[in-house]
Amino acid sequence: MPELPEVEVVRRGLAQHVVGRRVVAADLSGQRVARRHDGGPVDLATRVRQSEVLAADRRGKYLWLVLDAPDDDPHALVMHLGMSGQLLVEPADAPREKHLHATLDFDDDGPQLRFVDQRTFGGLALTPLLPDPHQRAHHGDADHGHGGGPGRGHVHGIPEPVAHIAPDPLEDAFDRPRVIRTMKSKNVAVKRLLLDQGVVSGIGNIYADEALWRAGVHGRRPASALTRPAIGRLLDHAAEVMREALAQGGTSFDALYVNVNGASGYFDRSLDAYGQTGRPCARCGSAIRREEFMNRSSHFCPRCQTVPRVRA
DNA sequence: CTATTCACCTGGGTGC
DNA sequence: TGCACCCAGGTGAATA
Repeated sequence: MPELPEVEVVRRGLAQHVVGRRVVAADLSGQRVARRHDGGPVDLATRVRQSEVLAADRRGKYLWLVLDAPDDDPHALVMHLGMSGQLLVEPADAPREKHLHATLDFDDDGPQLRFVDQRTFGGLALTPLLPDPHQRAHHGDADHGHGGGPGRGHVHGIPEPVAHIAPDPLEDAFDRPRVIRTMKSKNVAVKRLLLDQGVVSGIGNIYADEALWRAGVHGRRPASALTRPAIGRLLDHAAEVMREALAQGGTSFDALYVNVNGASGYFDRSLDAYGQTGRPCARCGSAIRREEFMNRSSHFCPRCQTVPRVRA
């Protein structure tokens, strides 16, 4: 369940159903689900036992549980959903999903946490927490409430594998002027930069297309050819469309994208560009077009988003 | 260095 | 019903 709103929906589910509980057992099947974990699945399963879940945190599309191990500093159980990962909170005797790759059991005999992933691009890793390289001096209140929701900061730090990921537009650490400067300096298609998690995180193919449509900018436009205010507006549209999607529980076209209780969001009804090929543009009525871009699809209105003459 | 492409997977939909 | 082919919310390792 990929982009920021969908991942945040999952994070909230974990905050509600998993934070505060103690792990008694982990079960990882196969090598692949823990391929990003240094010690492999056995080491991961061993080391999470007896840990208490202190928080569920997120940056962009990366999600992690802060685990307080008995004789160690807190570590992060990083969970990336890839293209098709799901985290489900279910009774231990619920039928096993076909692509179930990991389970966590807790000492309260409550429901277990399951990681299900059809395409196996996602995975789990237990890693140290580092100081946030993007932490900014925060203004005003000392609210350090954990949970890591938007605007609360990452009080436990950032997992090692997330250190290279830029802040997303819904967190305090997001440095709008800096992102605008970075984008303006690149002679690269602006959609490529929206999708570059090292520039701004959380945006994927759906919300990039939606933000570009709202801004009236074609994704193939070189970022350097846009004015700074235009780049700023584009980023604002990205933040806004993701906030709106979050309020609807995220976007899902099928049962692959669900919250921890298995329910789908319904922002797909509000999409103006993504997946709308051939349908009339909500602003001008022109047929939405689809074109190939970076080995995937881009959807845009040929009238509202004029195509640059020169390829970027 | 930076910029692009490609491999990693399974399954659903479509057209012959 | 079968089968080949295209498509899918992502990432980072391998290339140019």
